[in-house]
Amino acid sequence: MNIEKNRSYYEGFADYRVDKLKYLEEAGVQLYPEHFKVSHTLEEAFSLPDDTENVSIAGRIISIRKMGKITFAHLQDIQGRLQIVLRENSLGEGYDFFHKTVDIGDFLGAHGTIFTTRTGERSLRVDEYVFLGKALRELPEKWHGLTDTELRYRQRYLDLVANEKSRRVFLMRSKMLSSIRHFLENKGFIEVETPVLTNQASGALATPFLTHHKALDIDVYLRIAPETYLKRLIVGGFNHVFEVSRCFRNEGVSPVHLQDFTMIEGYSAYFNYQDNMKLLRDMILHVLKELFGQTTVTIGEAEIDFGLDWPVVSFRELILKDTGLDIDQYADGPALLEAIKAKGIKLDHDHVATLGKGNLIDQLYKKVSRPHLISPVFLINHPIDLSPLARRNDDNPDIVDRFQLVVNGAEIINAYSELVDPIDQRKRLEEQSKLRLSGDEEAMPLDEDYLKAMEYGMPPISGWGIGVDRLLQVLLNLENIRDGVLFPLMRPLDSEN
RNA sequence: GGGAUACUAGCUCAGGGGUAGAGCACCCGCCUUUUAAGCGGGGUGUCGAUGGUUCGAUUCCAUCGUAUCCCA
Repeated sequence: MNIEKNRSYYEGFADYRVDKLKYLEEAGVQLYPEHFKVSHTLEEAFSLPDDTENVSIAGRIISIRKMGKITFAHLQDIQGRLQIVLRENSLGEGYDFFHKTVDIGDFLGAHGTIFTTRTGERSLRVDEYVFLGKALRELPEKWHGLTDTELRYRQRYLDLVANEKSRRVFLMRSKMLSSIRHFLENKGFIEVETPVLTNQASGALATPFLTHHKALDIDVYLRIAPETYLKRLIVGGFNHVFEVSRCFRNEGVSPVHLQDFTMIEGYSAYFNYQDNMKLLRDMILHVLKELFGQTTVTIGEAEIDFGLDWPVVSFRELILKDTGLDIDQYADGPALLEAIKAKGIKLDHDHVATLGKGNLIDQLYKKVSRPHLISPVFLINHPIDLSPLARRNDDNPDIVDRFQLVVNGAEIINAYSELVDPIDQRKRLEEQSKLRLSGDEEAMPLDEDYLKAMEYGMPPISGWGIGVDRLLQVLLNLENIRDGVLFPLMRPLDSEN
């Protein structure tokens, strides 16, 4: 590629950068080299003792300070940053060439010796450098960084280059996933992958995305949860199984909701939900220690110590405390709704009159109780019609053996003892089917394939799901859940069509 | 779905009915241990889009677009 002859391709880019690229080309420099041998990462090099020789590092140049015959620059990558120092008397013509060809944003490889400057910054004294790639566009400004929310989401790579906080968040996210995986593997869990494209959107109460499979000429759903597949695997002989599963729910947008999110679900044969309360508490504490080295986290204004006991409260107790209403005193939805209205409580739902008692209780809880639950609380004894896949409580047929972990008004974990009786399961799914027919898009379809698996026999099972994005948001105090998602879905811009 | 707010240089932001402003970045000069390096000099642009009002609109009005927040 001759840059001058193809100048029109370079229109719209910073002229001075194209000029420098041309200068490099004319000097016979490989503009897009295919390899550079690195001896240390930037982070590693930063910790080397002074006078360590033959150090080769590479990174993106994020600042250049020329002071006559000496120049300071910083190389950066996702994990580290190191200052390099170039001097005319050691680089000779290479010193001037650097300034004629290199811009902030370019990639550079450098070889030299580690030392500490007079002002105390660990640096690399460069005796040789290699050009590794040109930035035709200018990077965001060095001091304020990239603050425009839209640009930070659309061009996350720039956000990562410009904002230390963003680098920290996404490294934390990876570390969180890794620590969860390690924890589970140490407990004997086996990681699996189950289908994203499915015939039935099963395993949760949610509206699915619908798409079309051309070759089979059938409509398929994107999964809303991996639950029924993971339980099929228990049928197949897995005792402890988990999946890091991307799920999709075609619902509203908000600072705490994603349509495309990551959930980890795990299932254990022979466990009940109380076993999982213990397991998941241990897991959360493990993650906190790995991420922060402590169990105390700042949430909003408050310092929350997850190491303290997590209270266990039932729906009934919680709602009684917050409203004075005893949900057990009302036979059905209409009776409860009457009482809610009498209390002057307005629910955030378009069609409250159509809701059954269970959903009504859920709406009531979300309105009056959930927002006040800041430090970790195990919420138990959910109404049965909210939990079509959960095991019925042995003492009270209206509730299930289930818990949720609520932190800062967000449900972080949802878990229950699983319903393993195929006959009861069929009845409960038939109830859901009726709701679907009456227009409830979130109700679960009758999943014959799953029922068939159950009919081959299931042991006692307890399973759980944890929202990775939500957990990250809570632990890192992120205002918008998208701040923890690398490339959140955005409407396309006209220029992209 | 409704409301509020924002959209001005590559980035971060000011401004305002009469030919557009700063800092960073960029170019030139000085400077061999700087830290948002400094000092002197220099040019940044479809003011989100389209209409309307006006002698004149980037500014006022309307519609649209994108985003964020709040509400549903």
